[in-house]
Amino acid sequence: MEARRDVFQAIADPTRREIIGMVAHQSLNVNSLAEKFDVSRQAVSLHVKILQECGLISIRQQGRERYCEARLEGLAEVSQWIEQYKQFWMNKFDSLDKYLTKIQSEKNTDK
Amino acid sequence: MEARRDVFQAIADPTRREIIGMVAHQSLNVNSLAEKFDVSRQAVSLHVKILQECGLISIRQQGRERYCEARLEGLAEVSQWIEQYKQFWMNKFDSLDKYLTKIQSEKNTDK
DNA sequence: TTATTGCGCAAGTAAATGCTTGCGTATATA
DNA sequence: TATATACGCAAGCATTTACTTGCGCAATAA
Repeated sequence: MEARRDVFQAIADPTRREIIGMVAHQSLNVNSLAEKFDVSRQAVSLHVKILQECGLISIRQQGRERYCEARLEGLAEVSQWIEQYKQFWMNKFDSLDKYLTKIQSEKNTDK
Repeated sequence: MEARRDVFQAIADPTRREIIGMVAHQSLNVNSLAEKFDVSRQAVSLHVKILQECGLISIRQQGRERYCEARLEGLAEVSQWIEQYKQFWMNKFDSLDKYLTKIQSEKNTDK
């Protein structure tokens, strides 16, 4: 777990995506973050470290607590990569909206 | 290499992102795809399989050849996920364009 | 001052990843 | 028909990943 870490790698893990989602709304310290998951505090702590290392969150130390703040600009690289292809499928097939609506409704059905 | 495979996972690997990029422009069979990489044909073949399994490319069998065609709509899920946060950082900090330009120029400098 | 709480640092483990080599099998070509 | 080509399957292997448990330490609360 020590190699080169990029943003794509970081968001590949569902737990980390969840962490991003939670922190995007409000800063949270590691422990309260960990409470929301089934895994150990250590596991979450490690995810936080990874997210921090690739610039998706930053840590604000406050006393003995460490607050995680979202650094969503870090997603720009992914956004950019997707964007170049978005043009493609938006032209080729109908509108993006239609697609999003479609996969959204599919998600709802199998839940 | 057998577990649940999602799109986020699929695009986490740089080789697979490259494959997507190549196939986006024109359909290619597995071997000509493999020639462009340093790894073995088998390795590429496996990447292709993974991409196919998560719907990012489709295979058109033509005789003994298998042509890979991009299915970029498969990226919609990622696009959607990014999109929700894009609003955030576009409001918080300046424009997205600025950011993209910035990371672009940074990329160019260290090349 | 003494608990208690928040959290990082290992060390250890099972599973997943990425890749390779060897082999088998259709589909073309000589 | 014999041979070459395009590929998939499967086994084996080194890393990486995601976690866990145990320990230690600094900041806060009793």
